[in-house]
Amino acid sequence: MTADWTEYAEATLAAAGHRRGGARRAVLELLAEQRCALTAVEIEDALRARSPRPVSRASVYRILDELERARLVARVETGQTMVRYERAHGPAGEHHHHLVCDSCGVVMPFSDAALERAIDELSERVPLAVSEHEIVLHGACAACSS
Amino acid sequence: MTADWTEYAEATLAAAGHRRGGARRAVLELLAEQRCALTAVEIEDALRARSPRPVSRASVYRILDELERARLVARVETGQTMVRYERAHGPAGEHHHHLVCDSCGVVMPFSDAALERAIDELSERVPLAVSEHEIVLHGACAACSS
DNA sequence: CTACATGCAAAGGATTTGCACTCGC
DNA sequence: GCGAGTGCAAATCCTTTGCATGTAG
Repeated sequence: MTADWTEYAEATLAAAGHRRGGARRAVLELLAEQRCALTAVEIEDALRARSPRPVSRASVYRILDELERARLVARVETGQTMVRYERAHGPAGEHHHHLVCDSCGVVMPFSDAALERAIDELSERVPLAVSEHEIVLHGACAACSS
Repeated sequence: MTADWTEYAEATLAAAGHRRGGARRAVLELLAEQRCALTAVEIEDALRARSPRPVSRASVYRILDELERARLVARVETGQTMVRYERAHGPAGEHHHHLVCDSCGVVMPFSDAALERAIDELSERVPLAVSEHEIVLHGACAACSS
C-alpha cells in the first residue's frame, strides 16, 4: 500500500501536468510510510536524517501545498502551533480522524463507522456541497490522565 | 441569553481570581451577541467601530487566551489563516459545529443530534479522556457552487 | 496602595515568497 | 533549451511578550 500510494500520487500529479522531482518524491515516500499526521518541520527533520541530500523547508511547504490542492494529502489542525499533514485516503477510502492530548501533545488516529455514517447523512441536509470533513477530539491521554 | 452569558463569564472569572476590566467586558459583550466564530482581528475591528475607546489587539489576544483557558470560549480552526473564537456553550449545553466554504471563506454553524450521539458513544471507547471535540465540514456554499 | 488589566511597540515563529540555479522532458 | 522544481535567504503576518501606565478592589 505504501509504495502504491507513492506511485498513485506521482501519476496523479503527472497527469495534472507536473514534472517529477527528487524532493517531492522523498516527501511522498515519507508520507506513504506514516501512520499519522506530521508537521512540516517533522518532515524536514525526518528527511534530513535519512537522506544525504535533504529537502529544504521551503520546498516541504511548497510540496505539501501542491499535494493538498491535488487532494493527495489532508491538512490536520490540532490546535497546536503547527499544522500537520498526512496522506489522504486513496480511492479505496479508508479514513481516520484524530485524538489530541492537550497535555503532552501526542496525536493519535481513530476511526468510527457510526460517526462516518452520521457525517454522510447530515452532509446531505446542510447548505454546503461537502467535500471534506475533519474531526478532532481533545482531552488527556492515558499517560497524562493518570 | 446574551447578557446572561456576559454575566456568567464575568462571575466565573471573578471566582477564578480575576479583576474586572473594560476591555474584557467589551470583548465578552461582543462575543455574547455573535451567532458564529470571529477572528481576533474581526473582534478588534468590531470593537473599534462601536466604541470610543477601542481595545488593543494585544489585549484581544490576551483576553481570548484567558477565556479559552477558563473554557468560556472555544477556539475554532477552520483551515483559514486565522484562528476563530466563539463563546462556548453554557452549562445548558447547546453546541454547534462549522461549515466552511473553501471558495469564499464564509463560516456557518450547524448542529446535529445524531452526530453528537455518535461522538458521545465513541468517546467512551477511545484511549483519551475526551473533554472537547471539534468538527469542521469543508466544501462549497450555495453561492459558490452555483 | 498593590497588583492585575491594558496599550503600545517590539519580538517571535510558522509559513510564504523572490531569485538564481538545476534538472526533467 | 525551456520551464518546472528546488534551495537559500529575506519577507510576511498572525500572535506573543516586555514594559510603562491605568485602575479595580
